[in-house]
Amino acid sequence: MAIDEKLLKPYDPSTTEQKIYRLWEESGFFNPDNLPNNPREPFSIIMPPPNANGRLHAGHALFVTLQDIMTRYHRMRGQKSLWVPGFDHAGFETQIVYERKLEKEGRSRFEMKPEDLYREIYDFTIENKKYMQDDIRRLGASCDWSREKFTLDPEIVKTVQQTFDKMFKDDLIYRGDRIVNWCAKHQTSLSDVETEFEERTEPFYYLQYGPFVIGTSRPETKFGDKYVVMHPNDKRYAKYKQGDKIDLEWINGPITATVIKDESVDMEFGTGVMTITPWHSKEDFEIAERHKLEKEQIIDWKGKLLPIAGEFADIHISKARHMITEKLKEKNLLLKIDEHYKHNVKVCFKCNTIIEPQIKDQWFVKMRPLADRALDAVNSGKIKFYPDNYEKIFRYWMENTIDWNISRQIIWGIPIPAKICESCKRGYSDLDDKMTTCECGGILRKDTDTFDTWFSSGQWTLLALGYPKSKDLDIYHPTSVMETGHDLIFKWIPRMVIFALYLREEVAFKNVYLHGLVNDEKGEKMSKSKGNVVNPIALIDTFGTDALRIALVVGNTPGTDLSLSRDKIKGYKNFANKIWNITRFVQENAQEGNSSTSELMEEFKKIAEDITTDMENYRFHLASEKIYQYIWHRFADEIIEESKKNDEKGEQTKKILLPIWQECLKILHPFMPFVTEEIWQIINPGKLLMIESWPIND
RNA sequence: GCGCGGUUAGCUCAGUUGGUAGAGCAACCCGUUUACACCGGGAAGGUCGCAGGUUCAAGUCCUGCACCGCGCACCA
Repeated sequence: MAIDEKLLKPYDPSTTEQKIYRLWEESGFFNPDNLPNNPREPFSIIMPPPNANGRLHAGHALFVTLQDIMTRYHRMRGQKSLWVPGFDHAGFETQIVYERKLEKEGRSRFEMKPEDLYREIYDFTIENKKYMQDDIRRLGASCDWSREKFTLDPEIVKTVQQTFDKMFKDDLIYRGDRIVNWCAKHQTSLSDVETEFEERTEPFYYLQYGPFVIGTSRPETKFGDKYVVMHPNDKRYAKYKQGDKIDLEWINGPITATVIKDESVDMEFGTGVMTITPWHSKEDFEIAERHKLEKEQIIDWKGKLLPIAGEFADIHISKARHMITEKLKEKNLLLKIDEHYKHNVKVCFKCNTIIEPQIKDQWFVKMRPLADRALDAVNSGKIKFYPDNYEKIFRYWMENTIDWNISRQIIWGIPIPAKICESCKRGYSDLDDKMTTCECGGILRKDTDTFDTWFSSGQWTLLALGYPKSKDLDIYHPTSVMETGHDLIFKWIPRMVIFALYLREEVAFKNVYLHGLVNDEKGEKMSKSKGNVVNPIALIDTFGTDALRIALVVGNTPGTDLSLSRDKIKGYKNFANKIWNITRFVQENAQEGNSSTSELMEEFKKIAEDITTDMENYRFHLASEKIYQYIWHRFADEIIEESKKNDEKGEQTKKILLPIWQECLKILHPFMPFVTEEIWQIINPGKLLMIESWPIND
């Protein structure tokens, strides 16, 4: 066979990859409509939409690689394979990224017109989206760009608002004064998944409260405390009865306290007595609800004390604590301080500001009935998890989920199509923006809040396929698999299950594959402050996409974090070159004709079957390693060496080289698509490896 | 506190139903007679965290413990 000139030089990814990608894209086969019809069931995967607010990071490279492996494998298996790409406006996250940019420029969103801010963030997002599309292409993603979606596409916005309307009418959404997580820096409420706990060691104060001693770590919230709560079975306080009034001297003068008995009080903790601040504590709020107690705001939305604090009014809580404890000391109300009280403090997951629980009038989703259906779906085996221990984690969370606050006080997001009554505060869904008057006669004003991002991305499998009406939905939903990071097991996965069940009576996906985080070579989490963040595009420039892709996959067990080292990628760059040279040898030495040494092909078939089983079971980390081992250490080291011999066996082996090599390229293709396709173009001009049949196809 | 992972060769990690311990990288020796030095050949390296148990047989199953990581929930 004549040798192709290209093969005489070492493999150069940079000159081939873009050319090959164009070849694929122009073939039209990323769009399954252009694939030959096939009786097999379709395969579908929806890309978790990257937040369009920055550049691709190593985690993106991992998910693109895994999803592309799945898509290419199933396409070669003859399935109508659809991978829908998309991008997320990522409400709060993006707004924060943009606010940091503003901050650097000495600007602030609070000094801008909302519509100007929106326009700027919009432009910023669209620009990022373009870069990310290019980067995803460079990673070799065989996704169908003709179906690309963005969570702010007009039809998506409309659909999301319709979902709100439907849920409102179905009594699954209510408006209410409830405790929310308030970030005073960002001036918005947050859901529980947008907050984190931080361990702090702070002083713990014992205060004289009439005849009682109460303990607190937050004396600055205590101004309005007029209920003193104890356990009904606590013998120490048996002489006090529910509703007893006690006059006592408090921070700013005499008050009257009311005794409340509630079983939620821990008799072992502190003195067994506490006062409550229902406006600024979830637990206290619940006690107040049970006993129908008054609630009063102590801290304003900026974190400053309100007039109820008397002389401390208008002082920020961060400064007030010391001043207040001084005053308590003077009044002999401060009995003791434990300096080393360890507890966890809820903070904003983006800025680490302490979350101030506040009562706020917001929209909430009733989770219980929805979560029950999701649980049923998982319990009846309609959704499988890889690795399977995440099923347990999922179940735990769904069993314990609480109502979901979907209102955000930020501009960057999908507007909530609602009206609020100025007098009675009742809320209505109003899709067409027509309502003007409340049942109570009050004036309705437009809700200025936007949806929590997860409210739209929770509907992602449906939205990406054109819900509510599209043929795609009938063909590709439920999707075959959702592949995403394990950190999204609570934030995202349950919401998609819930929305698909609610809107379409279907699970959103049949399988969930969760990958781990990509850490640096020492196994440490990548972070900008540590300076160990790797840019996947830079790695591609150095080693080639194929090398990066297979390095991300080999040995990367589902659900487990991965340490990515340059040495590993370099090793696979060598592998790409090895493949190149194997091809050269095969071209130079392969002989045509039927080989009598069919046992080599039989041996290969067995390995191919084994690898196929791995692919079917999401064991890409094993499949990739097996084909690597076979190609390098069996085919190259042994079979090729055998074929060099000048005897009958050598002659027979020469005849089997090309058939086996072609099959190897097919199996390797999903993992290393560029180099394999480039070689295919050389040995089978005019044909596309991307749509060749997988060696095992039963 | 509850839960979930992990602990295997110097490093990073595989090891699917229990059947004589694997890879990559690094280190060591030899090799440049044409596919490839981005290479080949060879050798070396592990009481599979600890302690029990089940079994003919345990890295793999069971129990307990230790350490590391992560998640969830919290006490005012």
